[in-house]
Amino acid sequence: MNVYERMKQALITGKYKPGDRLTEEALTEEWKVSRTPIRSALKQLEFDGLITPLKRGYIVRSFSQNDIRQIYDVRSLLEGYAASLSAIHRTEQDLSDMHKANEDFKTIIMSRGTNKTEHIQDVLKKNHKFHDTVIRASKDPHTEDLIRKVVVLPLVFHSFYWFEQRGLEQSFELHEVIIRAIEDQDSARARSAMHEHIYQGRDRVLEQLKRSDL
Amino acid sequence: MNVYERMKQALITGKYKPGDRLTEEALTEEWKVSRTPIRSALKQLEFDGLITPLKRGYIVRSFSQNDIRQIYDVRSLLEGYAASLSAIHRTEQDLSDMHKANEDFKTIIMSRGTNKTEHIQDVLKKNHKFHDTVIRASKDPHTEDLIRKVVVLPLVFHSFYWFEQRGLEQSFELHEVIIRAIEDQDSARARSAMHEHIYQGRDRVLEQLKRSDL
DNA sequence: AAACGCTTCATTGTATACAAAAAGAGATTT
DNA sequence: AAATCTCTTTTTGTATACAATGAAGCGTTT
Repeated sequence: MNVYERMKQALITGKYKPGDRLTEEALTEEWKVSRTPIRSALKQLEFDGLITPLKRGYIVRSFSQNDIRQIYDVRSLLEGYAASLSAIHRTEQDLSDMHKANEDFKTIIMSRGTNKTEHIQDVLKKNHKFHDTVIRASKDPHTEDLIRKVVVLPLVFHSFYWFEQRGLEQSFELHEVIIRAIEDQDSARARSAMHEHIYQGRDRVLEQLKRSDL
Repeated sequence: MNVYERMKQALITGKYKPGDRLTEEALTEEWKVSRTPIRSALKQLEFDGLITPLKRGYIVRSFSQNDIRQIYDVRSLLEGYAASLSAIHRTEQDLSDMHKANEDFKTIIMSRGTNKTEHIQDVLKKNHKFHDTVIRASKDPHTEDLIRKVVVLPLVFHSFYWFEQRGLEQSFELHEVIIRAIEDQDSARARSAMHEHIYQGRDRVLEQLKRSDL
């Protein structure tokens, strides 16, 4: 893993907290590389929207409740759109990839993993993999690119909510609905099911957030 | 203007053509700066999607007809969405900004400028300004950010079509429709008018392209 | 003559020194 | 006491040297 990947991980896992100042020299010491790769990583993280540039240096970005809403809302728009395209352009290969991805997802959520945080990471990865296959099937690399950008952000604040078993099982069910719609080339249904799925995720995050703020 | 801005301009105006190889050292000579700012600019242009990274170095990105379609289609989705949000969140200030921006647009397209390419640049700038005020009124910085990313690309291939007076006047008219819908807080109408407007732009570009390919 | 490995060359990755610019502290003026 | 100005310190911007790596050409082997 290069410096950028490692720093991203540090941001996602919360090692760096919102508002923390990031100076090149301090990072140089921390990651034991020179300022050149640090600068490169910082610029990339800025594009990802994970850090906020100041006149001098960066701070870790913080997200308001409103931010989270807006991010999930555009994401819903874009992924719904991608799903509707997939319903048109999907190949047999795409369909079997989706089925497999969602079976893997089911396997993970049904297993009570040994380590808690590790288990969450696995669930996250499998879920991501499913969404990826759906998006890939759209055959629209530009939309794919935009979604990738908007998907990194939620990672920062939802490492926790994945825990409620009920929500995970609902996710599995909606994944199935999405696949079926894409299989039937019912693009309107694929879109609305994807919208619904992402809004459910949004609401779970917002609810968690409201609870932890009290 | 910094190196990034200047290189972007060179890409947009066609000084660098699709497929051209871009090596750091050659650019160093051309722009009379060291490799450090060149590297920084290249990375940024990669994020913009204006250049394609190879295993070693970059080439200027080329766009197929299909690419252009897809890019305009997501752009339509996103800007339509932004317009619908603006219909909800717009302030009086936003409205007067839109009116002014479109008046400026009218003034430019009605004046037969002295220099042709200069005139096109002005038209482009005023049009961009109008879209900007609409997007700004949505009060959704994340959507704004995504749109910015998808809007740079068309610039590369549409420096030419703006010439037909008829199309420009149609644009002015649709801008007016969009403003009215936002004024009336009719978000569905704002969205569809924006969709329509961008699809018209898309079709003009595609038509031009088909003609010039023959 | 084709395939493989070796050598050389071109190009990017990294480290670091120096220049420029912004931020902060302290003194001076009003 | 508030404001401004300057000097010092901190931090980023730029240039450049060196290291690493991938690409291309060449010769040797089969």
